[in-house]
Amino acid sequence: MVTVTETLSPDLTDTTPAEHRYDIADVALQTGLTAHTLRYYERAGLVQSPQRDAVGRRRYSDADVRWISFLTRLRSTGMPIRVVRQYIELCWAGDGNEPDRLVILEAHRETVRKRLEQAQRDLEHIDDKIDLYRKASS
Amino acid sequence: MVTVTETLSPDLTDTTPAEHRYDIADVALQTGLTAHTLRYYERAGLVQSPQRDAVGRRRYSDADVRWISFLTRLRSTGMPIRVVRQYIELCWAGDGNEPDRLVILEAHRETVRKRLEQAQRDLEHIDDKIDLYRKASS
DNA sequence: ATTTGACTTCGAGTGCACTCGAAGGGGCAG
DNA sequence: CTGCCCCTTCGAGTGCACTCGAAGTCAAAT
Repeated sequence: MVTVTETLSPDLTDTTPAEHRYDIADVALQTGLTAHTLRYYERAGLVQSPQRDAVGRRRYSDADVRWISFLTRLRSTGMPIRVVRQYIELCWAGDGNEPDRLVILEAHRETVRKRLEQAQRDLEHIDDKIDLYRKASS
Repeated sequence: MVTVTETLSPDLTDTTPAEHRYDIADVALQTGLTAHTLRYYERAGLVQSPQRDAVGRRRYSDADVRWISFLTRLRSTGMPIRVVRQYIELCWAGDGNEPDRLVILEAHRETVRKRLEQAQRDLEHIDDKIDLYRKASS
């Protein structure tokens, strides 16, 4: 269930937008992961533990969701969980290590770029084979 | 060790090239697989059992090697072993089922094409993040 | 009051694709 | 004859990333 946290501030001039919070089912829906996987990622140190509500349920912030979305892009481009963990640990460590984070992201970019190029070449060979079959049957 | 089988034919006008045969180490080298993996593929029904020499060692033909090369392209583009097996079983079944083979290859091509497109999009997001870090540090 | 359903933790199980080790044999260099 | 290396088969182990089930809690709906 999506909720909007009530502001307890008596300051009626407060124009900061109310903070959205999402429960695990929302986040699962938004990210295409399962609740099981989200908990697994948290255990594995890939996702910051979100805030909990009064009864202990996870309440994900927008920032949490944005990170999870980015994380799924890293994962779906093949970054191993262990490397994602290194990266997020740098993020948690605070400012000053941005060059280190950059090294990880750029190394990953190169890996992915090379993999894509190889996959294109492989695909061409598969296309050639398909053409052979097509020609043979015509 | 690469070998060239001696022709036993007395026909001196035979101009067909001598048939190359490769042992498992050659094929491993050529394909980037290990001997262990080649045997595993054979057990798993992904590779036709090659001929054996007098002491029972595998002697791969050029055609064997070509298939293994194609197979590695299918594998490295993510075709599951079970699907490769379906495909090669159609090949073994002889002529007449080419349309079925084509269905498998074309379905795979589409899968790969979609995956590549998604990966491109994911990569763009990673690039964006890299740009953010670069701008922040300049 | 009871049922329903979503949530929790913990830990075990699954699926895929290798990957490796053990145990033993063949043949050749020194 | 003795290493030595590569070969063989069989079967177990590994690594990764989930994936699921059990057992229990809690709160809202009926």
